[in-house]
Amino acid sequence: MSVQRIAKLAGVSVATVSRVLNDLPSVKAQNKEKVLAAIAALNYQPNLLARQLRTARTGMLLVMVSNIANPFCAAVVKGVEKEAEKNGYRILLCNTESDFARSRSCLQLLSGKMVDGVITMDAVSELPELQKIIGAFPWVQCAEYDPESSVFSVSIDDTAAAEFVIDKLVESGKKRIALINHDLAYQYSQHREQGYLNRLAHHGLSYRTIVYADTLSYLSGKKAALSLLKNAERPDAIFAISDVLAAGAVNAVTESGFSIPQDIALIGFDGVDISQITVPPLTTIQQPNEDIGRKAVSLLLSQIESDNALDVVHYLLPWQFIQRQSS
Amino acid sequence: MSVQRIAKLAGVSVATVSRVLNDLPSVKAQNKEKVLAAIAALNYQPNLLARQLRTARTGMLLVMVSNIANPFCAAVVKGVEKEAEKNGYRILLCNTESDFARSRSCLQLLSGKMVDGVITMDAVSELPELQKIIGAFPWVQCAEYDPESSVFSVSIDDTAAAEFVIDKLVESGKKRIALINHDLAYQYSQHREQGYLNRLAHHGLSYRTIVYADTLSYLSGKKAALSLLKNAERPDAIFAISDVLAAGAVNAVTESGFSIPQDIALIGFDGVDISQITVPPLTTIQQPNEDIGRKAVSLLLSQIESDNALDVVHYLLPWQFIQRQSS
DNA sequence: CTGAAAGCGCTTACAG
DNA sequence: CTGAAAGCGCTTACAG
Repeated sequence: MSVQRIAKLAGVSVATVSRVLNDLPSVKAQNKEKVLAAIAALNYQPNLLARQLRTARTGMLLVMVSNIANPFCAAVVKGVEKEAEKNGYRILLCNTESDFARSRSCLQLLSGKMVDGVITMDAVSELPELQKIIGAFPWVQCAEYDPESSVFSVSIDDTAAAEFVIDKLVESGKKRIALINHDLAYQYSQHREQGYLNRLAHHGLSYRTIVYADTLSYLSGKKAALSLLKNAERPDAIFAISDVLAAGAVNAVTESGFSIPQDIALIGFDGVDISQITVPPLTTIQQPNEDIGRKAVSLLLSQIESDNALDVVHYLLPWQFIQRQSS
Repeated sequence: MSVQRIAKLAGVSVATVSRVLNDLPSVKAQNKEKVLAAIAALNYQPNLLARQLRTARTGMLLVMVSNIANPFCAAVVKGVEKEAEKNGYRILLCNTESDFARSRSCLQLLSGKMVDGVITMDAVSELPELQKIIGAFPWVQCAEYDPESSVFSVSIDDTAAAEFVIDKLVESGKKRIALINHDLAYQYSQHREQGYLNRLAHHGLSYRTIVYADTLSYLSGKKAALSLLKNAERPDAIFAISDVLAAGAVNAVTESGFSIPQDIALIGFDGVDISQITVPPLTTIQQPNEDIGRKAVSLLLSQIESDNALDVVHYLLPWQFIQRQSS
């Protein structure tokens, strides 16, 4: 099935068929009808490989996600999709599971010209490796930001948000504040930890206990919290750098017989749905999830549609503290 | 950048370059080296569009997910990815949000020859429409099954699982069992509701209250449960057809001052992580999430790699009842 | 073991 | 308004 067959059936040239396919105005109504009839009769579908090879334009954006099961990632992707759709682009999602071999394989879609650009959410520490593969292709990094990096990025000021959380906890009288963090390969993990440390120092608090969750999952959050509860000196507050970890921690704290927030206050990060239905609901930092995705797409499209290289920009979007009953 | 340039630089023909690229054995070692050197020197990356156009084979599978934020879907996708990777296929994820226009757009990748086959998780009621677009392309439907359908499928026996849940609830002395269901456009919703109704009738229970959640989200689950609690005759047990809905219900029941399971027992479905960290943890039906995904891929590959049309098969995988403290 | 040539299915100047 | 022809970047018989 090809334009050839349509052309033959409609009694016109392939050029005319192509014009109809692309809705160019210069086709006589009569011919257009004949072509349309032939297309319908044969249920013809254009071969995208051929079209995109010819036009060197795909209208597709690659989004590499380290874990689609992470609700924060899912929320960002939602924003990405909306903005892409608005601009006539399609989104291809690749789940990398933070696996470099997989990322490399995904990125062949970029170097192989099957997509016009890529949005990543990887750890900053991976960026140099990715850079080698991505080269000069249009690229925006989401929710992870390094001021020194030459990669466009959209994120929030994680340090400031974490500092705000600690201040709130201290304000409410808490003195032994523990941190459940994740992988320090991520810049955001470093920044949130930095915010935590900054304000402990500022308030002259000596208690300073950090535990690192293996993965960004409920169960890892639970496990991390349990290990915290076993400490000789128990915390009276826990700041978890993601709502998912915090939700796991709620389980650990409650099932261990402590009450939230009286015995142990709990604050999460991200502002995803789960934070609203833990018992009690979680105080958290609301990230502008969808806006991060939207902004990433618009940055990416500006790169794609510009002929010359643009100056790197790093967007920091506003965040919001949401007070609920867990603190 | 193309094989032409590599050929010129290496001093061989494009045919030889292509042979090196595809690792064919018939290339003299010396020439191979020259080509490899040229590839490295120019950082050449083959154009996948051209290659796939020529070979009519992409090594890519499309997976259409109605909602990537749904942990059950994410778990199935994980299985899909593993099996695909094992067989040298790449996965492209499309998030349809159950939107038909989006699905149609995604499926252009199939008809446009950019992927070799598709795995869907859509409502059975959508299948006839999808069928029109997908036609005879390799296709497997996941976690949603209609014995009459001519589409290959992998799922579980939802009716039997739901019946088992109701029996367990009755066994524990519950008499007013409510159901939180989702969209009846899904076959699994119908089957689970059928199982619920079957066993109420069997046990001669007249209480029969069903509420439909707007979406498969925590908040919808909470909302649905709250409406149940407002009923003149309150339920003493709630069966939610997904753990996500059940987790939302846990919040509603607890915050309304009832204890679980004494006042109201709660059972979910799916067996995703969240079921382990609600307070109390959820009794649920464990689906063979990853296996569903794996099996779907192997069915799909058998279609792709077979020359003639295969007879339709509908796989039903085993499920498991997991007793926890919510019932 | 290698190269010249054809062709995958499109789009796009170009000439009319 | 239309068609013949070139070409996007590959791979693959075919002949040597």
